[in-house]
Amino acid sequence: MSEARTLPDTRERILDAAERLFMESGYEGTSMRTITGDAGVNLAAVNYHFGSKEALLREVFRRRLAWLNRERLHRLDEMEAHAGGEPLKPSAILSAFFGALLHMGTDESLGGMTFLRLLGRTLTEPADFIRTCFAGEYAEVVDRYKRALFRALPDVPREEIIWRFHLMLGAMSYAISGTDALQAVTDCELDLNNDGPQAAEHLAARVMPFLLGGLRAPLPQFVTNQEQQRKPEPSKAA
Amino acid sequence: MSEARTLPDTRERILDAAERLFMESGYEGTSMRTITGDAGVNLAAVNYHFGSKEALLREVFRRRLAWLNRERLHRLDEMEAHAGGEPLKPSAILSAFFGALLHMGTDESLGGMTFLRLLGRTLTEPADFIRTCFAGEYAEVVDRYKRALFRALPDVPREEIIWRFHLMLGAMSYAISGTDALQAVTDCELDLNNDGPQAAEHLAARVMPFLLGGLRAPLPQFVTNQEQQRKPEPSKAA
DNA sequence: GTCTATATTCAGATAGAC
DNA sequence: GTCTATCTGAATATAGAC
Repeated sequence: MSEARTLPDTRERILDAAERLFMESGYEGTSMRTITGDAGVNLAAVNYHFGSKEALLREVFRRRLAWLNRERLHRLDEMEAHAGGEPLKPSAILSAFFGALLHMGTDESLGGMTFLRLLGRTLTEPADFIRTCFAGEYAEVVDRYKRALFRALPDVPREEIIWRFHLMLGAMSYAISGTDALQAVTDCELDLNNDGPQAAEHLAARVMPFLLGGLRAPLPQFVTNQEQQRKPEPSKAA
Repeated sequence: MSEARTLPDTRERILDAAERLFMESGYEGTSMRTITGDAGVNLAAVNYHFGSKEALLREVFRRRLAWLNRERLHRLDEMEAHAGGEPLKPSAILSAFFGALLHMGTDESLGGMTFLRLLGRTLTEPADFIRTCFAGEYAEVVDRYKRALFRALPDVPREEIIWRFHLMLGAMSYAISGTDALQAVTDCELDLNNDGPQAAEHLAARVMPFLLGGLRAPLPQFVTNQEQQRKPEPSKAA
């Protein structure tokens, strides 16, 4: 108790400030002066603790993704242990993969909505090193979930499953990025921009059914047929 | 014929170079020196022709979005004229909205895949002015398509339709952005990164069924019930 | 570990000759 | 319209005192 209050140390204050500022303004749009000013530390501290701005960005992600991917593997292990060799349900696979992600939004110690939004913006980040420097962190997780989906959907071509995995990632990325591209013309207020722990739960209720619907959609070559089976109305013009 | 070859004028060469470079490196990551160097024009030409870097970005988008949104309105007008007051089919609405977008990828004079990728990266762009400065250009189109979807899906709450509109935009944005987030762990090569006119057609075949499946997915509160109706197997653990 | 001061490079923008 | 030359500010990074 030699110190009355225990401030987070310099290193973590820098990481917290960088996480928030990278989310708000992007990597190129955030200067190290802004980061250190916001964190209340000296400008030179970034290079002392991390070596460079690029290394700082890597650490911002690494400290969150380590937990996320461990959690994802853990959830998949649990499910497969209980399934006793049977294929998992697609909905359960998605719940584990995206549920672990959305859980981060409810827990400030895991980054909360701030990190979730930052992550949502990285998928389409122009700078290559930002998208690719975590390939190693993701490799095992994606491979395991990919194979779980292959087993869950044995009649769907594997290439199609990969595509839909991509598309689910894209939809989820946009959802957690918190931007509202239709804001100007949307009457009803969406809770996209809400903060707080319940934001992630709202997101799950909205997004998960959409993803599952997309994953299970009829295959390209059968779209027209099944379309007409569901609505057997006489063919209209074009 | 006083000039043997007719090079594009300075203004358009700047726009073409900026379009490509903004796509590759982002707005903050692209300097005006790089743009003018790439276009083979003088550095001062950007400020002479456009006034500022920000105004240049606006013009890069404006010249493409003008066509896109006119085309989208035209397609909707045609469909509604042929429907004779009846609601349109959801699949037709999506085909018009996203088909107009994907058509740009097949036509170099409309920007081709370069503009499509640039556009795919703007939805989650950190800089506010990039996402918001076209709200006016989009307003009418989004309002018209939104109302068409409301009529096409009268039993779905309007807020849910807006949400799924967002999610479709997110999935499509990622698809046209051309990034392959799963590249490191994907065995099969996707044609995400292919250029050329046929890339957009591949995209349509892959993405449209997914979007339609998501749009028509069971509503959140009914997910569990319909889930069990489709697969009436005895309840497993959890 | 933290600070001041500074080196070095590069950014967007502009004045003024042609 | 196009060019050279330059202004002004800000960026990352580091050297060296404390």
